[in-house]
Amino acid sequence: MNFWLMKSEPNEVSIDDALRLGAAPWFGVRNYQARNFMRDQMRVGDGVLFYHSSCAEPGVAGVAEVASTAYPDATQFDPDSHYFDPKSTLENPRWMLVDVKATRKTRLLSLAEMRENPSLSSMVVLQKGSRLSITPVTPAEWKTIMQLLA
DNA sequence: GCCAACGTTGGC
DNA sequence: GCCAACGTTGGC
Repeated sequence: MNFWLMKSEPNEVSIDDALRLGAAPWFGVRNYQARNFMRDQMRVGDGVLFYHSSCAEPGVAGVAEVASTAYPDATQFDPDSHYFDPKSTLENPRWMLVDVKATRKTRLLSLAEMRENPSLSSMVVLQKGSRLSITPVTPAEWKTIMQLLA
């Protein structure tokens, strides 16, 4: 079992939206490293920190889990979608995703609080210049965060 | 809105 | 394959 942090803009899909949706495709990832994490490393049942980004209070807002293995992101084929990719074909899709199921909303563990905690200082998402929307979380980091959110 | 940092594109 | 130019992310 692996652990992940996945960023979502709350004005697109917030933790409340995700809880209402249930298991839903994590569409719109257009970065190869993030795609590869979903395609190659995610397994059903992996733990996910649901992170709110590009908003007034960035931070972990809830907990979720990976709910499917990877399959093509339908939005890449839709000319009307913001995520349309003209270079992608049905036979050879570029972008894959997994379903993610939010399991609970937590208090907001802010980015600032995460930065203040020495035991989280090695988190990939906190590294200088890190912009990846999906990053791995170690079991120790996961445990620390679960305790902070308990 | 600013801007640092990183990723992608495309000419050569 | 190099790398300049451009685009995007995302915190502040």
